[in-house]
Amino acid sequence: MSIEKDLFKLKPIAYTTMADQVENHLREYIIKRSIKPGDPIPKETEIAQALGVSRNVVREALSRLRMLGMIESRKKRGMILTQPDVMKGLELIIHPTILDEHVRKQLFELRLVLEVGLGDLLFRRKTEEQLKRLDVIVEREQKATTQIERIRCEVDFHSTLYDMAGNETLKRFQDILMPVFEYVVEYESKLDHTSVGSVTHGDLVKILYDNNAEAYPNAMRKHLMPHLSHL
Amino acid sequence: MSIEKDLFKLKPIAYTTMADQVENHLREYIIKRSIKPGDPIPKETEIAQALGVSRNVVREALSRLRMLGMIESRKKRGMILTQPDVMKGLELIIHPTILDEHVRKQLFELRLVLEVGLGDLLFRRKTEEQLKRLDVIVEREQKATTQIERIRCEVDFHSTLYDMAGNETLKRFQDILMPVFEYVVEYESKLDHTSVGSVTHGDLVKILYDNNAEAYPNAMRKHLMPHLSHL
DNA sequence: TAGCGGAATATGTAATACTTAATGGTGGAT
DNA sequence: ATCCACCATTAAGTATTACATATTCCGCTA
Repeated sequence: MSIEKDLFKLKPIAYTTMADQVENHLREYIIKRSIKPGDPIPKETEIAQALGVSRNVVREALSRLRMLGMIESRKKRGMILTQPDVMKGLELIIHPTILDEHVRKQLFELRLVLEVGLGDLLFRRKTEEQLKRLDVIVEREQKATTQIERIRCEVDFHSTLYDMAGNETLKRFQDILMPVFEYVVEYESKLDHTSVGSVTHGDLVKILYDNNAEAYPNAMRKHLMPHLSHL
Repeated sequence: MSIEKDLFKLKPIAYTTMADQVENHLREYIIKRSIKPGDPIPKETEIAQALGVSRNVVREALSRLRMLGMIESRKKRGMILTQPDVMKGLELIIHPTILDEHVRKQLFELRLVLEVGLGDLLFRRKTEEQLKRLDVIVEREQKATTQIERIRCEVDFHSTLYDMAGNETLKRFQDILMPVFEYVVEYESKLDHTSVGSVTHGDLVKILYDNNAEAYPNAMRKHLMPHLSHL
């Protein structure tokens, strides 16, 4: 008796609603028919009738896909499949205050990993104009008098690096995660925010100018060492 | 007249529905009241009445949040906030066949960046048991006779690295993106899949055994060079 | 022929009723 | 007095209907 109760205790969590099932059906439908962005999908009423559920349920499922940018709908034209923004889902969930400490730290680690590995994209895609932008930021940083200004330069510098990598998806990833990072940095900055690692932003820029792809990863590692040593 | 038409031509795209607005209201509500996982949120009918919309609309909004794992609902207990899986949103969107070539390549670049930068997490968290797992894979790879077996070893090796990094979010990220990678690899493998870079898996394992954190990034860069040179 | 206007269509919103499941309390039996 | 069974209540899930809104198409008129 108590064994049975144990067995079924966690069952209700996996309970799926009609809307869940319709959502899955629609995903399958899209994939199996290899429907492409721009192609129309069936009308709400048609779907409802085909699956034997109320239009209401169908609308819940469609509403979800619409939120993710997978479909768009116009009043009479019906609905069409759209090329979704792959990072849209992340954007919808990530908000610093609802993420617990543990996850925030993991995302921050992710950032460190990205920046160390960013080199090869940078060396292949950097432009003169972007290098000069970095120069300006470094100069601004040296003249900075307030802590706030220095932090702003820090953010600008690393954001510019992501720009230079020439990968829109990566850039978007970074933009979404940024607020979380600031949250973590604030927490860490009590210790050693001014004393960034022994490698300065200026050193990094020089390496970029010199096309020294070998030197980049370890230079960035040293630059981020204050953070890395906290792992 | 035609100027006016021009001005409003793109307006309808940004058109927001009631469900969109309710969704945003709920997000705000959660954030402003700093509601934590486990805390209850108002009943559907209460929300509908408070915002002056039909319960139908409210349900669409709630359905979205539920899909993202932000809330859970039971028949009578009402709904509670839950700690969402940050990568859930990604998982829902990412399917190789609906992503266009351009985005797939960007995601593959992201993978290369991650693996090069992974070193510091590995050196801080690797265990003896995991290193031995790598040994086994390398050995299996050397004995492999078929191309399929070699590819399987390749995947296992790199997956194990993500395991060793000890970052659940990063691991999940990798697991979600894997199918996309396979898609890209298939496309690239016509050229030089067998001839992975001059640095072998065995070399990488040795570096891990030696605790040589300085050598790791550039070793991985060389290992991935066949892919990197395609950028 | 141009443009005006109405019919048709498909999504968006509202309202109502019913189903289902979980909770809580009441009352009866031992 | 305790325990169990049953019913009432509550809130989410589903269904149905009706209407609003916007867009397309077509035909009519000037």
